[in-house]
Amino acid sequence: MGRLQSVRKKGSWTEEEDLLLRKCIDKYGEGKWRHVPARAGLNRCRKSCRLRWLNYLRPNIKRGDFAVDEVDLIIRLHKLLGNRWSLIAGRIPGRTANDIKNFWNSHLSKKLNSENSSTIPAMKLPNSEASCPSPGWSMGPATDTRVDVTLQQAEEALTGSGPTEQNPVDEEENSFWKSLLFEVEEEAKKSSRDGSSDTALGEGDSFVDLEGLLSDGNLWDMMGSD
DNA sequence: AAGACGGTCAACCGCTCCTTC
DNA sequence: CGAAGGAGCGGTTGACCGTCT
Repeated sequence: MGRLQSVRKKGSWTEEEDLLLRKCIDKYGEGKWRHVPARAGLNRCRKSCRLRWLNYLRPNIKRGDFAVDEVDLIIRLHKLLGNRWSLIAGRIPGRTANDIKNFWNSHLSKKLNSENSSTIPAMKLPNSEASCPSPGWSMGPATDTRVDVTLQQAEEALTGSGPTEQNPVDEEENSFWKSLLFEVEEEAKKSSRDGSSDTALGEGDSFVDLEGLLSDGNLWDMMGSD
């Protein structure tokens, strides 16, 4: 049914295609991905164009190895957010969700998995399905790091009322986590207002041991790094 | 030297969420 | 308010490359 005409190119991008896409974005700006293939003169689907731009062509993309502090951040953020790569990427300048996901899958998940069983205490799962109402969270792996800490409790931990003296967190880092928590909480509030959402972290939802996260100085021990 | 194997990474696919009408 | 279309996300796949046997 005229299928041949609409067949889209797949596979690796050529330099020429990159150039066309870049020119198009320069001219029309990001967004409206539906129009991008036609505007750029590319025989690619909008998803492919978007992905290529976001992951490789966008300015300020960092390539190459992850720095020590980036890895540290990724581990902590993953502990906090789970597999929400786009949120994690949003906190790490120059890195894309795809990059981080790949890095996690190929480097960190294995290391952490092998170390977790011996060094990380078993995480406490919510008491019932009711305390974890959103399928979005159940999407996470069986090793999901959710525990019984509410957002409010998490905030207490962040504001210093929690027992974090074991490994105090400095001001700068603290404010980083605060702002992150704020974003997550805003999202949760918005979702709970709507009544239901896959990714809702409703009040009372339990998902992460923030105290542990903040005081976790053993990440690199865990990683077995040197 | 060559084949097997494992790791990495770019890209695709399918699903869900969001926005518009 | 519901339906349809668009946009974004995470999981998965497959090709490529380096290392091992």
